[in-house]
Amino acid sequence: MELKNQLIKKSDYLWELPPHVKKGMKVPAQVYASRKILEEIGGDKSLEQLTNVAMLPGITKASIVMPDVHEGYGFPIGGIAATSWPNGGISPGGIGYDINCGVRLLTSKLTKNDLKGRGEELAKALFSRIPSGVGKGGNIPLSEKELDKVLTHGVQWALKNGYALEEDIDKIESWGRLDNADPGCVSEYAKNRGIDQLGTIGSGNHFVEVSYVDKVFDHEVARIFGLKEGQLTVLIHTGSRGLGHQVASDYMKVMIASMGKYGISVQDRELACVPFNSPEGQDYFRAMAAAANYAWCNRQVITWEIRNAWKDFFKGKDTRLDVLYDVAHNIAKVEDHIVDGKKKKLIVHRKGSTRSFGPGHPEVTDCYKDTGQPVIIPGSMGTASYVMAGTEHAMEESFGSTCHGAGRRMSCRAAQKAVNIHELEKELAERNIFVRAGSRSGVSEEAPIAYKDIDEVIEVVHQAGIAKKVARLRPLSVIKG
DNA sequence: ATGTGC
Repeated sequence: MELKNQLIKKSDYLWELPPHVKKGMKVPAQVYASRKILEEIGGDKSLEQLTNVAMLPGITKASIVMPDVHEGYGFPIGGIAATSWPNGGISPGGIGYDINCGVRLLTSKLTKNDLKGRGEELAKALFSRIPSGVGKGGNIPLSEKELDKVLTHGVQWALKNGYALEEDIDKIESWGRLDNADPGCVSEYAKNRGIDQLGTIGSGNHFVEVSYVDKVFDHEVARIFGLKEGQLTVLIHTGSRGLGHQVASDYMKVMIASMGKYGISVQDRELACVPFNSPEGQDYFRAMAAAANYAWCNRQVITWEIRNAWKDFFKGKDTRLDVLYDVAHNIAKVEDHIVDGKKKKLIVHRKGSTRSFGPGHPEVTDCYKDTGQPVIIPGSMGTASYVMAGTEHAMEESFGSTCHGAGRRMSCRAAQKAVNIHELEKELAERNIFVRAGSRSGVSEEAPIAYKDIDEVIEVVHQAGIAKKVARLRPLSVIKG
């Protein structure tokens, strides 16, 4: 029987495959979805991948996917796998190729009216300042020694070198720095790919988008987040570029070659893992942390580029841009969670899943201690994005995690075939959305029809209580690779 | 995602 037909309803928004549906599953496989979202799930390998993850060494409580789930390398994208510390598995496939891919939202002092009729001009101005595209280098020349400092110190490096404001640091997940990072675990090849890419967007679904607050759902939380209807905001979506990609590739090979000696066999080579506390596991974790630090620095340098462009573009106005928050959605972290009533240290893999820590959590910065952390969910190109807040319920149910975006429903190839680029551009322009991109084929791959309905995805996680809606953003000017 | 893969 097809896996999808064996899903058991736990609630209106949570479904489960019990461990007996497939030999080798150690824990249940859970899917956060509405009936509508469920209709679009399972046309790819994502459910099979979800059950494979439930077989991982040390997997705890459940293998979980969010409503934005789709097929990925080994592990589904939109998933969480928590393994027991210190000897549960760590797997590069559970984090993904783009280590610390994530989003940052900047809030402005300006409104939609300040931009009136100049959306296209702003897209051009930002496009000329922020390098984008596959393999594209940037404007920040680094020596090998400086790159090692970026990898070790993360956003602290940016602060020291004039790319960050002191107050930015507090508004970044993990304060923009994982302290177990070790550049010595990152290959020379990976460093070469990253040495000239700091401050660049890349391609694929990465973008910089000027948007405005279209609707506030929770006025009290929005006030603390500094969000008001009509306000202009800037959303940055990018990761660790070629450097993180190479770290992932390097260690996937290491894991495949060495898992046998730890007696680990997996359903699919793409799930290759080793014990977290093995030498290979520790080397990967240190290299992953270094790549994560690079990604936070990358979003920080892009913030600096945007602040400069903003000052020039809106001359004579209040051009201040504050960081609301910066979240990682492809990362593994060692965290404490309550499992079966007991506190447990876990290795939490989030692959296309956003941390959603609730009020009062020690890892949430003081200014958000009453609201829970800001959770920023980008929609597909031309559709809404959401600001949400983390919840206590997420801590209890989903290892403090929620969704990360709309989630693909069409492959890039299928989207290329289905989308007429001229019509798409016309449609967006009619809605006053201006896209400036280096590659037209890249734009068709990111067309809204290639993605699920973001409003439905958000409704699922809101109703399930693993993040709550604060505000909705609508795009105006989009910069892509 | 990616100095893209069919």
